Amino acid sequence: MTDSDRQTEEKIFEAATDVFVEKGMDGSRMQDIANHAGINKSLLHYYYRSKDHLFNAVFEKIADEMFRKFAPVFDENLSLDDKIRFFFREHIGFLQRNPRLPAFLLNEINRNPGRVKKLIRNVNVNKFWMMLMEQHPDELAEYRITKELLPQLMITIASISVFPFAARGILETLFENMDIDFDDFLEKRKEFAATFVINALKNNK
Amino acid sequence: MTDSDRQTEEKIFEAATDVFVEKGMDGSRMQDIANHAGINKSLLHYYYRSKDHLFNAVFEKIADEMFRKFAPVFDENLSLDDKIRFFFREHIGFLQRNPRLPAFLLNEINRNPGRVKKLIRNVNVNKFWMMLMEQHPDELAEYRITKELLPQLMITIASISVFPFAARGILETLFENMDIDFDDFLEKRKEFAATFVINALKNNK
DNA sequence: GTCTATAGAAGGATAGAC
DNA sequence: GTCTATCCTTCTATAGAC
Repeated sequence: MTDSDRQTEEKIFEAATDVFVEKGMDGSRMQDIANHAGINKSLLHYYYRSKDHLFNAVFEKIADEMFRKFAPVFDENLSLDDKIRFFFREHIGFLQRNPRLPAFLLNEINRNPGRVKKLIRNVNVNKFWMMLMEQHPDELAEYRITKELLPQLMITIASISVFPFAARGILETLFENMDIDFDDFLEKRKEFAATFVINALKNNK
Repeated sequence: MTDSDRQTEEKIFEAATDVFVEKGMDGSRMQDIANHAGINKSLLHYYYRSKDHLFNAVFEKIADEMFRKFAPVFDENLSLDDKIRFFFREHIGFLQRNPRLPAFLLNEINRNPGRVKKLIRNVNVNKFWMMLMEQHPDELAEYRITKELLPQLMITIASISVFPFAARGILETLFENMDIDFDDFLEKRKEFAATFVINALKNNK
């Protein structure tokens, strides 16, 4: 593969990412992607056979990137409270830098759930539970976190972090009426969310 | 307007609702809507000039329905804790009966935020804050809920309720791997969410 | 590998008969 | 008010020259 191959292929991939994330699979046009990449429309098909192939390449890259972001929490050597603080800081921070990813992913997955099947085959509560039990046995007992409660808790944490981005369109519009700055809201949310969750757990003693 | 007019117009509207909610504006086809309604494609244009007009009619009806669901909390004569319990029970219940609405609305609003501008012109934190101050002055003080914190709190509550539906595609797929039933998860979430939020507030004293 | 030109299909919209 | 037929545009995809 020559240098110019790579360059063109990458330009296409980046342009496709921009357009697909912005307009979704159905709303995107191959011509629009070609224009963004500054190349001829035929080249899209030369490098990526069809619109479907191109979309799948983009989707899988983004989905993989997104799901990885949930992992590092389990690698850090921190107390459970600090892990919660760490998660919200890192995760909301990541989404601030990529604010359109949640809406894109959630929507495309709802449209076609089969897409994620292979990507999340190895995600399992049991695994999470065992890692947590190993790392934080005392805190789990203190907070009365059971294996049955874990999905509710984890999805609640994800909700608090991800939802403002999934609902960005409404929230930004709402905030306009109210003298609230969306970025400021997000910045403050890192601390608010962590405190909120930790308080909820502490009171569960 | 004759009886048959109303019937046809309604059949079109209902078919359009089904198709648009399922596939989104960009993914929907007029032919598909006509088939669902069991009528000729031309009739769509006869009753609703264009695809855009038809979509807007559907969108506004649904958005209005959805936003109204947040209101009755303020009408009930309950303690703040009971209002929180009431909200999650009613709201998650409503979404269980209309599980596709959140994803549809969030996506279409992100795609075109202008759509909601007129619908939420009268939504305002000040109004919420004043209603709450009137109804629950003691509890607000006890839980240290300030006017600045209110948006964070309200959006957190909305997140916990709405996000599982917005992320239905992923969650249902995830749950398949784990012997968790989505409906069962939702049923339990009503109580979990209320307790979680109330605990978080109680510990904020 | 990159371009021009165009095929071929699909979709939104309208004209006109009944 | 409802249907058939068709226009016109747009979009994906490919053929073929360079």
